[in-house]
Amino acid sequence: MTQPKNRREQIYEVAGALFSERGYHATSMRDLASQLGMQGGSLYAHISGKEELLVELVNQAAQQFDASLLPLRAADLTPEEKLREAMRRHIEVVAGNLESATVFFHEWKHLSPEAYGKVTAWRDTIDALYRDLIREGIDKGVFKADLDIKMTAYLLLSAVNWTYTWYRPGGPLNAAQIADQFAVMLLEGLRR
Amino acid sequence: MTQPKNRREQIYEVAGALFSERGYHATSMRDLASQLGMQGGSLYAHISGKEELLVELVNQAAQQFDASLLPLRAADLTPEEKLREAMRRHIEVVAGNLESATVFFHEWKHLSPEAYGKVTAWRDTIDALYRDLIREGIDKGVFKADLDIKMTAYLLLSAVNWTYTWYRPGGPLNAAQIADQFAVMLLEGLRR
DNA sequence: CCTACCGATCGGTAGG
DNA sequence: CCTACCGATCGGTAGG
Repeated sequence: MTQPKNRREQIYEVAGALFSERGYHATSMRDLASQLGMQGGSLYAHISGKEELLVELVNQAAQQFDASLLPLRAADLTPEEKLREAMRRHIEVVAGNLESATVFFHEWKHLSPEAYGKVTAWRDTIDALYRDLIREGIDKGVFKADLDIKMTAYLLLSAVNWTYTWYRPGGPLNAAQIADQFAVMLLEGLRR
Repeated sequence: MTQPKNRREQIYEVAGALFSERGYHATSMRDLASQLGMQGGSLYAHISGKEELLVELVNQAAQQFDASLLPLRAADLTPEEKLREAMRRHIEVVAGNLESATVFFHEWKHLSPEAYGKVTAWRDTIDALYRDLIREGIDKGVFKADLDIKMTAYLLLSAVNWTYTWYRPGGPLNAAQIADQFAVMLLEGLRR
């Protein structure tokens, strides 16, 4: 027995699959409709337009990231634990929402100016979270004092964001295990 | 005096700018033509079609990566030097070909099956290069023996590939400096 | 949710 | 390289 799900959510779901696989502009409303077993024009009984789908998918992903990552600011953890936990949650959001996360990272440039601005603001917030986390570690004497905070944040964000390009469910490691491995390598280094 | 450049190269150049900024499907042949001061149909006196532009840009980028990275296999360097050198060259290709590199990473899924296959083969080659480099470092006792080679390669590739999303010319660090910082952090770790 | 349709725009071609 | 055009397809709407 599948959960009763309204048509609107089904549309978002299929849109996520198609946008993430083919891209926003390469997916037509008729492609979308046919996968839902309806005619192109019928979609507009449920949604206002194509852009709404993109906005919704991007917002979905952004909210997942926010809900998972932002509470970390107040968490009572050592800098190392906090770094590992941020990477865990970050990769878990990507892995658990692979389609909307892919749309988020890949298609956000096609948003209208308003929604586009919200995404850049989101990115700044997450950047700041990672930078603060690094700064805190330096201040507490746990991380190296000579780290370039901006570059260190880019390095961490590279690792967690890039996962959307290669992570696939069913692989040997789950999201938390991937994050833990990355965190160990980043904290301890590759050198023997 | 600008270099005499044939029209074909000019078209590729403008296509790189537009495809990297707006995306392949969101760029029309008329957009492209108007930026070159010509009519849409006139493009076809120089090129065979839109797909040719994408293929050419992607191949351009792939060849730059190959020419720069593949010779490293035979280089007589310590594992640490080789890792740093690979990251340097990798990021230098991205930074020095930002538009075609962006098209390469972002639009390759829209290639026809044949060109698509070549890109996945390329990716496997570069994956193998990084994995061999890591394996060599482990075998020589320079890198930690318990590294997960696949995950380590993903981590390195994340760092160098993700640069296309944030690197912009004129920033405080050039490509080699970015690579050096990344290499130091990755080799030594963030921990004090 | 369907049928039937709208104007706009797409990639590409013919003929010059 | 232009003018003029092709068929196809696009996102979206009207009326039921």
